[in-house]
Amino acid sequence: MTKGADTRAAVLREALDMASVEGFEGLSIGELASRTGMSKSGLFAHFGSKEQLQLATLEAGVSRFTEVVIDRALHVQRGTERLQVLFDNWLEWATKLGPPGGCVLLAASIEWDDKEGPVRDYLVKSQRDWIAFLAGTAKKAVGTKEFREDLDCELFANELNAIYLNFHMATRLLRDPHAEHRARQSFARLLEDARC
Amino acid sequence: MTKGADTRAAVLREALDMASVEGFEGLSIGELASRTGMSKSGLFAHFGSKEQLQLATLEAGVSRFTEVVIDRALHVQRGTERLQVLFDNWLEWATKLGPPGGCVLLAASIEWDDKEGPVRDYLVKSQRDWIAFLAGTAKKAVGTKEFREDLDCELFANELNAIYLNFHMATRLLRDPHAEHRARQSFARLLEDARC
DNA sequence: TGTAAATACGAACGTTCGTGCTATTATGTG
DNA sequence: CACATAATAGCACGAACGTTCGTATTTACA
Repeated sequence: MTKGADTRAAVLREALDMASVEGFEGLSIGELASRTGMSKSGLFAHFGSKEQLQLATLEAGVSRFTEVVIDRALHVQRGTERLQVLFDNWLEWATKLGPPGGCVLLAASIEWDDKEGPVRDYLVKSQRDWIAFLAGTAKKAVGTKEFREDLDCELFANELNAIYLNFHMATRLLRDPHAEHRARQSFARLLEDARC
Repeated sequence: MTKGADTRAAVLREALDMASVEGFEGLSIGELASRTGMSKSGLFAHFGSKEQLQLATLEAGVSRFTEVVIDRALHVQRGTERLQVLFDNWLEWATKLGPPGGCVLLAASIEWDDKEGPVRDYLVKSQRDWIAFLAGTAKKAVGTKEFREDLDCELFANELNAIYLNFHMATRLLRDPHAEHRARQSFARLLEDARC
């Protein structure tokens, strides 16, 4: 049966947009049903519980993040060049190519940092994987002698994440017109420090 | 006339703890009433609307942030030394000395980056002030020749904020035992770059 | 101490919340 | 075409939501 999967996907597309603006707790089933033109119970049957809906929505977010940020960077060679493309994609994800309300991964991170459950578990795993992926990419640049031998790749990945988080806050909350420029300056400084 | 202010303060103390865990939208009046041993309507009368309660709670958060992070740093001389104390206090705010659920300013920043209203306005002003205060402190260090003449103090302040945001995520969501150590490494690197 | 104002309470409002059931419609397969 | 099953709708539920209102109680000041 492909019909169920189709509507499920359509619901999740809408759920992702909604969660990015209203948060995952504000992701209400009634509102989501009316936005997708479905009945509350019909929509509900696809997920079985609100928590499962939240989990599926987060999974959809991670999947789209992977498409937008990672997949579009795999065509360039590993190392510095790929890091640059990853960073560019990441910034675009937060402003243009991602859900309208900003980074859902970030929203989920704040909402679940004090709550237990499967959603949190999945989220933690996703974020760890992403940081590890960044660290691994840095490691590749060490291998090609682009980065210095003694670079702490874990630290590098965390500092890259730090730049992103500040960019998200500066551009979305503060609406600072210099946010992107400063993020790129920080990134350049980070690269330079890793090189010499 | 002091009775009302007392209970209001007591309610806000509890509201701050609750908001740090449940978020500002999850800050429900009924639950807050039962936690403080009051009636829903009695508590409600102090604020007039949920939005005003959220605003008052956020103001209480900013006030406590100022006490914990800023006031405890004003006794040391301006410049690098004060920056170090500010940073130490800031990390402690996120883990020990602040509300139990983590930084309420950060939680509010995510919740309101797509919603308009007085709460958002106040939040944006608070965050801008804080970043400006950090930039100003860096400027002082430039004045005392501790930092180099051509330092971009705005960028410095943003990178400091970046380190904090990543630390918050690493320690609270990921529960990374190395989070603090890495945050201090990043901070040291930031200081060194500003010095030479 | 008397009195007006401040403060708190209890009950109820209409809505929305998530979640069950049961029936009906749509779909893919033999 | 018939049949089995998946998919959706309808309806109802108890609970919680923010908010209002009228009333009782407590407080502060003359």
